[in-house]
Amino acid sequence: MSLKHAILAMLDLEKGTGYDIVKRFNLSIGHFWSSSHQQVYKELHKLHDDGMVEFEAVEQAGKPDKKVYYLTDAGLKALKAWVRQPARAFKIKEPLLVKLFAGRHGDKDELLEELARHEQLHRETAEQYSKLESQMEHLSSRQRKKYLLPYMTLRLGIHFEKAWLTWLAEVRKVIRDELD
Amino acid sequence: MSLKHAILAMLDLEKGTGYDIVKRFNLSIGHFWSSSHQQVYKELHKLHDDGMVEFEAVEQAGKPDKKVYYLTDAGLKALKAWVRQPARAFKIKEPLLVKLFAGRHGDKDELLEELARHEQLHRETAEQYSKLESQMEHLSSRQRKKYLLPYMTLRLGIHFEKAWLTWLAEVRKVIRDELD
DNA sequence: GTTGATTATGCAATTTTTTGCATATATCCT
DNA sequence: AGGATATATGCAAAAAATTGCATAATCAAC
Repeated sequence: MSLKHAILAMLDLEKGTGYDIVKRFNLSIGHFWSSSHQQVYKELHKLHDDGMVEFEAVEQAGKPDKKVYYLTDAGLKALKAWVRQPARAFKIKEPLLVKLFAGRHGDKDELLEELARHEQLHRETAEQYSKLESQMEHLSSRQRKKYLLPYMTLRLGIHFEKAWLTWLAEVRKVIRDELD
Repeated sequence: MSLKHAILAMLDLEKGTGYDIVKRFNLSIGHFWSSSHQQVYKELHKLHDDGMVEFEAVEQAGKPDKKVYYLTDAGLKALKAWVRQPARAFKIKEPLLVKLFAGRHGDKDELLEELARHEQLHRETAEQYSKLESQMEHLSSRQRKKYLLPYMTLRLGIHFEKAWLTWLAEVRKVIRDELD
């Protein structure tokens, strides 16, 4: 029950279109909050119906028209109220881990291959995070203040990716050495 | 689309009731795959309809009757087929991180309190994991082999909890020092 | 003696998410 | 010329998940 709040939080930092929000999700919050563009658009309609967001339509030459959304007072109020509530438990769905539970039925090499694939993905993510982190350094002090807490979520991402990479090395070694 | 497979994987390791599965989820896979008892029961019915699992009804004095589920050949086959498919992207919903995105609207002390609460939870989880890990040492070598990969998922959990605790200390310090 | 936790299963309504489809233009690559 | 990628938005059907409710017996604690 809070894709809603994720969207409000994004618009609170910077107004934008549904398309923008999806892109920003993928670059930041998306690593802790997954969503699809269909969902985002649907939720934006709902938020608009509820008076939480407003938009101005912007005609564009060449590209499709867009709707630049921004928070209304009611939206900001709702966001503030939500921030004061204790956060609910997180939810996670990680198929790779489920697979390991049944991994003894798989082929050892196939398993190693898949782990290598994931290692690659996590390496790329870690790199992306590093780049984002260095971008933070170039912000004005005012901007840095605004993005201080969002930046901290990036820090968690960095810690997590390190954990993934450490673990992937560990599990690959175990599989090579101990699994027949 | 794979609570289904998570359940098959659990039953593959050890037969059990819906109630058992939920409990085992909470102790192991649950940290990478969240679910509720209602969902598990529903999915078990569906798996039964599809011939993936079978059960024997066990009458119990005092307690309600239970259904001990186990994999059928078709179920094991389906599990094996699924293991060979590449794992899909993980999904995560972590409200605390969304909250940080909007955190500048909250009260600093309230935020610190919430972070302290989460720190406590992660401390407890880390402790639980340590206990589970030391239990692994007492298994027979046969059992150890069977549980080798599930054990590795526990290892990831341990790495993650360490990452959480490191990060929580970091973010609390930043909030205390840099946020007004 | 009653309150709460544990064991054990489930239905129904609602909300959320996924999956598949659909449209339209511009640009870059081969 | 054809294909992929990016911009930009959305509907509809189906699947999955959540939330609330319901039952029922035992055991331990207070």
